[in-house]
Amino acid sequence: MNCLRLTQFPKRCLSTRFPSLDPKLNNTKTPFSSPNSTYTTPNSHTFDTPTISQLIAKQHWSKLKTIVKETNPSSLLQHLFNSEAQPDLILCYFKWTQKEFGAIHNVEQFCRLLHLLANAKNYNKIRALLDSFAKNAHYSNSTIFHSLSVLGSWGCANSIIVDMLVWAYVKNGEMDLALEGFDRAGDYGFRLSALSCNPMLVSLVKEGRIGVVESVYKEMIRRRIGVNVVTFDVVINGLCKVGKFQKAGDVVEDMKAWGFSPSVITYNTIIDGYCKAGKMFKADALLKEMVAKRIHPNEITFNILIDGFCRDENVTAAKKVFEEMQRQGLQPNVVTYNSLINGLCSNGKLDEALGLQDKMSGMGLKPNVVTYNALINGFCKKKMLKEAREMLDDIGKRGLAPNVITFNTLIDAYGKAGRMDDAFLLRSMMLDTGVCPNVSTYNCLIVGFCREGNVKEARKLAKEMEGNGLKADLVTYNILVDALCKKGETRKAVRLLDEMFEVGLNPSHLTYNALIDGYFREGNSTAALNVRTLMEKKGRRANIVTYNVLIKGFCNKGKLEEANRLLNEMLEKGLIPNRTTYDILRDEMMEKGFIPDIDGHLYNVSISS
DNA sequence: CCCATACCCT
Repeated sequence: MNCLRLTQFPKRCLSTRFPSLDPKLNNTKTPFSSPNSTYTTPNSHTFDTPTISQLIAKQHWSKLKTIVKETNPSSLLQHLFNSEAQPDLILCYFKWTQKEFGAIHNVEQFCRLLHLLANAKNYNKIRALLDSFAKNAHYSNSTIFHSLSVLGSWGCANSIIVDMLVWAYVKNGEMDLALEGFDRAGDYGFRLSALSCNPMLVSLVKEGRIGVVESVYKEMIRRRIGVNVVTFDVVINGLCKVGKFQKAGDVVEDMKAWGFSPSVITYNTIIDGYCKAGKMFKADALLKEMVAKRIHPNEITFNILIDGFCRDENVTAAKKVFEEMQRQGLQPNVVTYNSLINGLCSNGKLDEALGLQDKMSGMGLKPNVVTYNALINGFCKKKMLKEAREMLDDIGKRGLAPNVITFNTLIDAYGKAGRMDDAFLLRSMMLDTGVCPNVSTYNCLIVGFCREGNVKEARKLAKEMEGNGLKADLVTYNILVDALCKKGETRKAVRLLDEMFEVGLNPSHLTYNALIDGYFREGNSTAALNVRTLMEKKGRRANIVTYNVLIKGFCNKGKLEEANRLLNEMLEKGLIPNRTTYDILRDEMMEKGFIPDIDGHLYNVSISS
């Protein structure tokens, strides 16, 4: 394996600054030495270099075409290399042959061109070339890295090229290629920069691949890649998004150790994480901490808190935060109003939300499509489908465009009302409007069919969706698994579970809970318990719903001792029984004289909704 | 360059 390490990175380059990946900021000068010319023209054809250069420079493509026809595009390219033509001209010719002949040159030639451009400090051209390359990566990373290392180990050209290559992959959504490039850069000793690594981390967070984020981050530190505040903030964000607050705290310590202080952005990131995790108490504590440290909360901080309190169904607190931010001299923006409007709508206070919409207009803030979507959702929740539908037309009248969420909201509402025909009419409308259905659109329709008990049609839709290039997601599977289990076809649901593992989806509580419930309904408590074992094996701890399903299952089977044992188990694990737990136990146990067995627990636990 | 809002599964 060590044979891959052909290039030892020169020490003097360790401090070399990387040219910016932003084409507008290309100002860093880096010294390069010339790569050795080791190529020879592969055939004996002779070229008149000055003439050819002229033809390229003047873009006389038709004449050039006749010359190329006598040989082949790659030979002429090789000749240009050997005659040390201008890098720009070679690039020009290279692109032309790609366009004209669809010519794919050797990976060595490609890399040699990159090297020439790097020596000429023509970073914009390298970026552009790699960007178009990333759209259709016809060379593997392994051949590129190999060719680059063979070409020359002087200067930092390879590091810069590879940095830009990784950046190009990220920009084009080719995350696996980017990650492979990241790994190989380590193997070859090419030094990447935060300019490619930070965007890579951002994309990984967006894709929810937080485990990968963690390992890339650790590796960046290990390789001494020039990390900056953004690096830390992005990693903290990723960890908070999946509730790994302990680890996020560790990264905060890392950033301090590297001489960076947590900023308002860092605090906002963590506060938002706590808000989304339903831990408003923690969010509040952090707010106090940042104020104590004289880090001033900004409008984003307040927006985060408003949204958090609304999710916590505490609109009163949200409104207080809204007042407070104005007292602090911060102007609520569209997001502020939208968050509050959405909070009011989701908590059944539609009238107040509509009033706030007027108020924001009065403040000179234009409602945007998010505002309307929140209001449409509010109407839908109140079963006011007519008004919701009318608001869709309003969006257009306001010069705004409804988006996929607008349609999804309405489609789901029609589905919930049992009006699948109208739901499909809206789908046609969205297609006509040029709004592309996404997985959620299909999920709304699929769950609509499932409500009617029409799992066949639901599965047909799922197939159609895959035919349209959309992959079923966790929600899709959960809908289908649940529907099949409720239909008494748990075996089929289990097949879907297997499929989830095959496609790399991590089943959620909902998935397992539905299956456990399904097996109990079929009277197969052994299989139900096996599912529970499986879920724990896969790292999913039983939650309250899991226990409720298990307890209900055993109650229905008359195995009350077993149900009682599970109740105790859930209490031991610190899970607080909810209303459903209580209902199950009251119905099934109390009347059968089992009160003494559970009395001590049942009446001492707080019953949460 | 990094942090905030709207839809689908109980």
